[in-house]
Amino acid sequence: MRVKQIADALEISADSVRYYTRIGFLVPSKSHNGYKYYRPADVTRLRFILSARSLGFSVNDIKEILFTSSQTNAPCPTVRRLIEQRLKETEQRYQDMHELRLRMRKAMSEWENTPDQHPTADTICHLIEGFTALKS
Amino acid sequence: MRVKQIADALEISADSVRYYTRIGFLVPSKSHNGYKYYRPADVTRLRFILSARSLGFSVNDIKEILFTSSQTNAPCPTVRRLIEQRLKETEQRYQDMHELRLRMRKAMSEWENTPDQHPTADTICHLIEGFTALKS
DNA sequence: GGTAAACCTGTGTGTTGCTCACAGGTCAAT
DNA sequence: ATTGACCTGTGAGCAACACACAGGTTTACC
Repeated sequence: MRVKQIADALEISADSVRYYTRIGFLVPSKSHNGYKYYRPADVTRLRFILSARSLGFSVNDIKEILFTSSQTNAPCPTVRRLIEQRLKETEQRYQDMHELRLRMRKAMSEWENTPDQHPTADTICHLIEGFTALKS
Repeated sequence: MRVKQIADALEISADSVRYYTRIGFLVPSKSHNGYKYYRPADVTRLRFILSARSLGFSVNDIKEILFTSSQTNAPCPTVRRLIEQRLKETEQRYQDMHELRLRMRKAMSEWENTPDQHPTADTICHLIEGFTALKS
């Protein structure tokens, strides 16, 4: 299969396939014209990569997992350790997003009926400057 | 003020100040030794930038706002338009994070008492491959 | 005055996970 | 042979900083 075919089969962009190839996750064979040809094993591997990504593993995580599994070791202990870390980070970012969302909503509703003003020497936009989120 | 002083005053890293300077948000004067010196107006400006960032505006948004305000126009209409867009995106990313978080938790609890296995020809890590998130 | 350590500086590069631009190659139909 | 549609690989670009590094500056002490 060529790059577009494998990309279409797994419903990702050809550029993504090229990216995973570039960083060594996929190792296609090269034909006479320089085109890269992917084999069924590459499809399996790519499917694994996408599953891992959708579970929140980073590309570096996957690199570690692939390396571990290539060493005749079961990568599962690695996977367990990594997902614990990633989950913690995700919880934190989720919380941060939650707070950002609240701040944005609050600002919008506060600005709803506030008139606009021209900037002065000390103020650029009173809507932003008047919002006290930073101080709290 | 030199870079570290202004950074400490606003509780950000000196590298961030350098970054904002590099992209033209701050325009310090240069002394004989090549050091950059910031004036009170820069503090005001930087404080504005940080407020905007904390409200979810991107650096590009801020660029647009600063440009608008430099044109004797009130940037507030721009600000209103931008925050509406950013809020929409934030809601979407919040939702995405929510779902990722659920998938991760589900995977963790499913894997809780699952034994590890050595990888075979068709499987790299059964924990990830067995997780059906992609199909749903 | 000298000097050594601590601190600070600007510039260049790295980061994540792709996406885009581009010049050119390939293939089917004419 | 040639047009046109489609495909290819490589290199660069993105956000928003953080980090590495070689060197300049200031301070403490003699």
